[in-house]
Amino acid sequence: MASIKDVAAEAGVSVATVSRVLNEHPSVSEDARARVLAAVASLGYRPNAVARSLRTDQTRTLGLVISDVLNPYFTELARSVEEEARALGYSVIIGNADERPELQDHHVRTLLDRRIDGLLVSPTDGGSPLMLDAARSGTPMVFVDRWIPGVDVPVVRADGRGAVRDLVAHLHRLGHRRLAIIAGPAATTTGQERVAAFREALEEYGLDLPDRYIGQGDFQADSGRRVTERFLDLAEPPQVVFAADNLMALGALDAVRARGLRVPDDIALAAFDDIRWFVHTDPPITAIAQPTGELGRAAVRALVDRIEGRAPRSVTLPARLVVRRSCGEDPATNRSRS
Amino acid sequence: MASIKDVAAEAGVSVATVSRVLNEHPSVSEDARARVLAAVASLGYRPNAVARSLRTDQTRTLGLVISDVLNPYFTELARSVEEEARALGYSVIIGNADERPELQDHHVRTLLDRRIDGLLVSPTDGGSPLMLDAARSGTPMVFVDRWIPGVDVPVVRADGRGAVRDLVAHLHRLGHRRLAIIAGPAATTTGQERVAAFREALEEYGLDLPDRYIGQGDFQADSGRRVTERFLDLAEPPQVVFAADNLMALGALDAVRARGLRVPDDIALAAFDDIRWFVHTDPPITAIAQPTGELGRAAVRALVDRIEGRAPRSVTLPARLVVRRSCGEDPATNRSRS
DNA sequence: CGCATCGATGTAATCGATTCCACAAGGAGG
DNA sequence: CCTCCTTGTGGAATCGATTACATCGATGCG
Repeated sequence: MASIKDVAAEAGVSVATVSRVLNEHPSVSEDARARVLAAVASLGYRPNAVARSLRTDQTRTLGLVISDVLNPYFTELARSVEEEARALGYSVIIGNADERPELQDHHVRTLLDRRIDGLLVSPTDGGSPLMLDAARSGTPMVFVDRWIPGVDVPVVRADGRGAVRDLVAHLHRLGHRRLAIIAGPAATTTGQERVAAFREALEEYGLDLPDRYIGQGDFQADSGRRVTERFLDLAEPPQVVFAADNLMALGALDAVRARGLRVPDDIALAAFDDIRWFVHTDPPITAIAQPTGELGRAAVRALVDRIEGRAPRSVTLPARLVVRRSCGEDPATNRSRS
Repeated sequence: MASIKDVAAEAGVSVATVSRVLNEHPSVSEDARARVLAAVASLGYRPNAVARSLRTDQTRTLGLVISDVLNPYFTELARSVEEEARALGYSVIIGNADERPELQDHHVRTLLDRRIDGLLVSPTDGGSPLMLDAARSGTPMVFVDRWIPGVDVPVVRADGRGAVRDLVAHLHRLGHRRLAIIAGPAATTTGQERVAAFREALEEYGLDLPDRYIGQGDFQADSGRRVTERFLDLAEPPQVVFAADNLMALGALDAVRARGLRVPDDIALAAFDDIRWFVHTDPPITAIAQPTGELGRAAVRALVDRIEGRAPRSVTLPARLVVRRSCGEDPATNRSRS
């Protein structure tokens, strides 16, 4: 592959001049510029990004470490992150942690070794020493969706409390009183917050969230299935199951169906995170929709602000309730677009 | 960030010795090795991958350019690619082309500039000059899922012909005679092949595939919606719509539902590519499942073979039909697991 | 005993870019 | 006409690693 030296030789100038042309440095004669450009074209020369990065100490690359690419929420997040990053002149390397702390560490380490300019993380756990180090050692970093308390890093996330309150109001209006939740991992902020928001909202309606109605899930479909089975085995099963993410809702649906029960007649179902397929499931699933694309874009902007020396700010955007039929018919609210 | 020089100074040896320790070169004394390791630990030193890549001319990175990350099929493919690559000691950078040739070129160029060791592509179109160049200029390359005819690059893909034949047999048995297809872009091999396989299978049953029953889609949900609307507007609408990918099936479902019609009573629906949600749609959708994970792994193995100087081979794996209820009840076959 | 070999180490070249510095030529101003 | 500044250019240092080559002491063998 042609290097800058080859171009310089071909154009009859020094490598310094070639570099100047390529970087649009003002003091290059028209003549030299033309000859360099011709040489570049004839050799099909492309600058070696590796060499450039070594010299300039910047890779124009962002790292994104997410918990689970297969989760449509994160897929969409990743896509919007890449889009915004590209618009700002950065590339993105995605690391999929699969909800496994050690895999997350692997990716953080690899990305750091590659000297990415900044790191976007949706942490799987409460914070490995590695990530804490990275945050402190000055690698520009922004948390997205989930975060680690006590670490001084901007956070871009959605606030679901309002939407959860709307959901509980909706459920209460439909006459449901025994509400259960399939929680996410306690090590994640989203895992905790959604339970807290749910409990808070229930209290407003004088409802209780007993331990037997809290199932411990891990944001994967299988755990949703297992937890739902346990709910159904209870002497007094809940009337509603609220899954803290879309994959666990899928598992819950599997479990209900395997028992030959029907949603919402036998048990109602709602989910955190909306996906396009929820419109077409049987029945369509009521869900809390996050402004995913906006989150991804805001996260990139915050990170790039940090990288380029501006002050980044944390961002919190509201989620909203999308009512469908999985909790029962509710003439008062179901005019919400599905 | 500490460099190899700092480590050398701290350990009281030369950089060469540090490098030898790090690369497990045999002739290093126990004493020196211990001192270097201690220095590495105390400084928290990590080798700079950028510098290493420049010197060794290998990045241990693979590029993966896919047509649409939001399509669950490609998401799963990407995941399995990353997994296998990691097992073999490579990282993966994913580029999402969004079915847009110019975006695809952008990613190919960026990846080439970064001097990735090899490229995995699922081409959006018939082959831009850039990609043709890349293939010829010796960048190790493997096509996955889709390919470009006439380019001498190994291909890893699924063969859907058998499964399509099974599907048509199933449909025929159910009494359907007017079958339509929502095709993918003609510029993609999968776009063409699926139509060809469908037509071939129809012929075996003495059925015709008239032009009005071929709708041109682009593998996106919207196009599935538009094409289905046109089908429904025909004087004699088809009895079955076969969508060449899962997103267009989603669009088709939207369109059918918007008209107040029901699947499969008013019109049957089947899709190429199976996804987990198809089990829970209303009704569950009959689909052709590709061995996605196996494809991703095989593609990586072929590419790494090529990179490491072994002879890569093309791989074709069979897809299989998964019968559900979206085409009607068929006691003879619906014992297929859903 | 002398020479070859081997193991351990350091010096320096190298990868492909960017960029500081020196320098030459030419124009402006005194 | 002499200085001073500007513009255009090339030489060489530099980024952080790897690695060929040189060196040096110790060991082995005839």
